[in-house]
Amino acid sequence: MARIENLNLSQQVTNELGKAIINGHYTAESGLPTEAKLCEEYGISRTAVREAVKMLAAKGLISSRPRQGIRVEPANTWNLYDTSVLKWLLESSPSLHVLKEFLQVRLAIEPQAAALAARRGDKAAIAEIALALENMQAAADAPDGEIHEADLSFHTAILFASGNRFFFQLRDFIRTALNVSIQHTTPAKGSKKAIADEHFKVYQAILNGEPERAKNMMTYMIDEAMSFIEKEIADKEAKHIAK
Amino acid sequence: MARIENLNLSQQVTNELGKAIINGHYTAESGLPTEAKLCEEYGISRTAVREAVKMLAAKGLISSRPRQGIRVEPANTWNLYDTSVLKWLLESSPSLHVLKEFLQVRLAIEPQAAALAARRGDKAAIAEIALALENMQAAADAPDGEIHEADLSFHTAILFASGNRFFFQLRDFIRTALNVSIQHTTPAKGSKKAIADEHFKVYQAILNGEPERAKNMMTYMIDEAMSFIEKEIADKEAKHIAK
DNA sequence: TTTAACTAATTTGTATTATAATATTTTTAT
DNA sequence: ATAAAAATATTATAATACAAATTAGTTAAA
Repeated sequence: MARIENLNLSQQVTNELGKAIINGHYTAESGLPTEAKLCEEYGISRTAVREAVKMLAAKGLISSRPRQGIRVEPANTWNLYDTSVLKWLLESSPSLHVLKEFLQVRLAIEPQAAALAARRGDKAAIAEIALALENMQAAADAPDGEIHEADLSFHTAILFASGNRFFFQLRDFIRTALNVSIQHTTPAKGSKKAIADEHFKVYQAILNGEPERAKNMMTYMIDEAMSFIEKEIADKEAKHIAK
Repeated sequence: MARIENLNLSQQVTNELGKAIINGHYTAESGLPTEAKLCEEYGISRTAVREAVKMLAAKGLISSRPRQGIRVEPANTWNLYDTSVLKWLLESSPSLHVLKEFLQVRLAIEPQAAALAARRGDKAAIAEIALALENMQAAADAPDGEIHEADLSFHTAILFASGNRFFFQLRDFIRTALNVSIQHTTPAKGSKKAIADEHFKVYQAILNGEPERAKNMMTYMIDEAMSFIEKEIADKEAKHIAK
């Protein structure tokens, strides 16, 4: 079992089992081994196993009942907005298709969040956006500046500025989406400046209290990433057929 | 402790503690009592307490470390898209403001989902939408027909038809939002027909493969509910000031 | 006096064992 | 053959013990 830093036993087992469920090692048909067998398998006590089972149940992955054992719940009850579940999902499945789903969600959430931020006009929150933007611009100007972290902060700051808890809650989701995005887009050297400029336009619209404009600019930005990914998917399929 | 049907001990305790955390009985400053005290308080074994703690930790509400005890995590790490957490949140806080946040999320998600459903054009999934719509229309025609359940099914079917797992995952969220909505909108007798008609237009757009139109119609529908709620909030505040 | 090392106390983490509750399977009786 | 009863397997709950980690306090050394 991969020993992860600072995780106690039950958390480690939760990780292992979570991954195994999501990558299909355990299915709704097969179910999980009994607690007793899991104890043997991992060489740990029943206490630890049970706590792991409870955590996975809390995330919607499994349920357990006396005499029936531990069953895997159908995938559509898994809590995909749970950070761990999302991580396991990305580790196990080819990420290009998942990434497209991510972008669809971002395309729904982020433009609305930007519009709300513009309409709300919370000074402090907007200042946070400005701060992230400055870091982006600094990274764009520097020859080997790293724009990635600032980019993440920018998007997170907008979710926060929307004043809607449910939007802000998606920050990890969007952070993950952006991270996966990066892996598929190795941008040209010069493009950093262009990215920062686009982000600036979103910021400007929010600062000026122009909801529609903020929304449209954000939509444009994410849609660019989307068309990039769709092209990549098309390429891959073409290659696959060619084989 | 309120005895709920079919919930085992640790699940019941999870419920009690979850509510107590979200309604502010336990705060980030105060933290939770020690495991030992919780055992006493509820008159149960440490096993049950620990399993409850693990479940709450899995939902992002708490964390526990040796010697430090059980601490309440800041509210912005709570997994609001977890059905239980959402339920506790609604039970504890005045729902009008939360409802507005719900509608903002719906306004983000559902129009996009409708557009995707129209673009995707999955026959079987669209048939499900049609089925829900028929039930709505039947309820609208009957003098005391109950349109509520069919309404829920309609929206859920569209999320499913989007083909995006992350949208479909929000079905419980949207179901909850609609339920709260209903409590605040006691619609006139005649309006059932109007509601069914509006839903029909969304369906038609999806069936005809018109993403933009589906999106706009869905936006219109939710926006109506939003303006209703905003008016209600304004009324309430006016009354509050008048006092 | 200050600082370092050690000691003690508290609380969660893990293990073990035992019994209860629940649901399935097998056996038995009619 | 069917219904009832018993045996069985598995999770649910409980109780106890010790380990590990962290904090606070205390002592010893510089």
